[in-house]
Amino acid sequence: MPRRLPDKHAPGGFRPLARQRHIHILSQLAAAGTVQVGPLARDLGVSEMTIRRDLVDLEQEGRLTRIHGGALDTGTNRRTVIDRDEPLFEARLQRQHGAKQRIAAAAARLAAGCKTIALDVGSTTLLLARQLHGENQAKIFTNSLRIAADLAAHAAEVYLPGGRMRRDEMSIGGRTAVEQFQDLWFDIAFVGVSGITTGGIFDYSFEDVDMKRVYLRRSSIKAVLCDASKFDRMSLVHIAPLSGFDILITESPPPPHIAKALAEAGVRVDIVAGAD
Amino acid sequence: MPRRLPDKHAPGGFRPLARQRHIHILSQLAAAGTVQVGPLARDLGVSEMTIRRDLVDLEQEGRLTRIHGGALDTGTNRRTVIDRDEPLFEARLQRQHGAKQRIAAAAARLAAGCKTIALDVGSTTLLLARQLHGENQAKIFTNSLRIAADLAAHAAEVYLPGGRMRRDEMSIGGRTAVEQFQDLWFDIAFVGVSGITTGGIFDYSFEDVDMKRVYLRRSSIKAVLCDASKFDRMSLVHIAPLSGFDILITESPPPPHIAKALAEAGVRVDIVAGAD
DNA sequence: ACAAGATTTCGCACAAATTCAAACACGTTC
DNA sequence: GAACGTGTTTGAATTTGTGCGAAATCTTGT
Repeated sequence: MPRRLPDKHAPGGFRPLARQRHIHILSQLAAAGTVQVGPLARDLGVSEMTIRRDLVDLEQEGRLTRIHGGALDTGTNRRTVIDRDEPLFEARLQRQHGAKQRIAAAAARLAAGCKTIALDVGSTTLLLARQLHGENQAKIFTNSLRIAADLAAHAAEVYLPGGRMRRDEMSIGGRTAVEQFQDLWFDIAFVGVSGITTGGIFDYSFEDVDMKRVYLRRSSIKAVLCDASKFDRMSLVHIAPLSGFDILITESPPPPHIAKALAEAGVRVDIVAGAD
Repeated sequence: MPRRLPDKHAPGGFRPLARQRHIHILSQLAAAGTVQVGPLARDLGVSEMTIRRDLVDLEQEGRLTRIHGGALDTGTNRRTVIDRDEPLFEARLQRQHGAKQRIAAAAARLAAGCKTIALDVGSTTLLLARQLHGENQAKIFTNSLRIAADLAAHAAEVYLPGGRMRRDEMSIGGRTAVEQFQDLWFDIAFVGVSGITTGGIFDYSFEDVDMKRVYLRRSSIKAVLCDASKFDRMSLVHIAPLSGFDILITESPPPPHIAKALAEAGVRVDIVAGAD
């Protein structure tokens, strides 16, 4: 039989040991996210069957996920397969990212020193949560699993209500959840909206509105986070009139008629200057 | 065979003995991370058998890890590419991964068709959750945020209790949480443990035990997931006696005295055959 | 959109090659 | 001569490669 292997008994060139192959595979995986059986076999100078056996081993160790033709990084797997809706959410996180980041930063300054903080579901509030990593003596209440998971690694005390989880937003809603939070009292609450008009604030999510109302009803400072794209936009559900909250944090001045209505309702408007 | 050693067997001096070879092996190891028997034998001018004996010695001293064909630096073994945000949890997920995976698969078969499923906190139960992605008409109850997040993208209805989140495990515990689940009734509950003896099952986490007890009290089928490393290990908190659950799913037969106690307690033992 | 065929990939089974470890032989040192 | 380290032989264990049928994926045609 003809030898297809590159000269393996060359003095300097060692043929790959099982463990060396494993390391090579994992590093390729870390670099590219995926590997294929064919190229790996060529790179390492062994047969495809051997590569397959390596992949089986590594999968059993949980280091990768095998697929037809190769394997995926477990991390990549998590991004692509498990979080099917993540692109959606990530996209929303990217949209107006600069503005949201500045709004979140301003909100974090407002929350400094507060002992009990309520955080609504949403991309802006998630950014806010990340700014709160330092506030390790505050109790933070949220119905967003994303926010809770993000805060978990840090010093804050996090509390969640119980109930059914919404798939797309990874939030907890429903009667039970509302009941659990409506007896509490927060120093400050941050609520996201999907629209604001002279008539009040709106959201497109039916399920989350009840919780937003609780946040606004049960806190000393009621802050609404809202980038400029939300002005004059109505949405599915009316959350509250403009008099239902105290502070609006946004990144550019609202149109005159809304500014006037806000002033009449006694709402303080914080505008964070935009650099870009 | 011609002697390739530089003749150091001069009468007064010491010979190139084990000690020198060991040093050479270790320095090679430090440089490359791995060594192979053949090249070492050639470099040092000794037989492969001698190298093997050296490697055995060095392994006994804990300086390296022997593998087929050579040896690995003890550090290289571990120092691969994974380190994500949760070293602790990820590490636990890796440990005994094959066994846990098989246990999870068996558990998933057991849960097939159940309408209400309770999942405890833990790495094995997380793997089980991933196997339940198909069960989209089941309601799944869990106090683990990790499990909830993992199931979010898929078809299941997921319910969480409310309460304070534990940072390390990302689980929800406390009186409130327990109260919310203790009025429910589950078709089947899966509980993880950190130890099992003739006296019952144990866990090291003070906070999660109450919830485990609720799961076991409030379900028709009470299943305990347990890899073989847990046998005869006691832990901080006693969860329940052996009579407190119905099925033990494990990957290798328990030692005789535990098997006897399990039989007397009426516990069915499911052993999932190990392939590796 | 669905089904049939073509192509690739998979994984089992067995053979070949490599590696391991035990047992014994040899040489050196004390 | 006993103790020790090393080399060699030999049979077992491990690993790897190849052939081939089965399964999965892709392509094509209607």
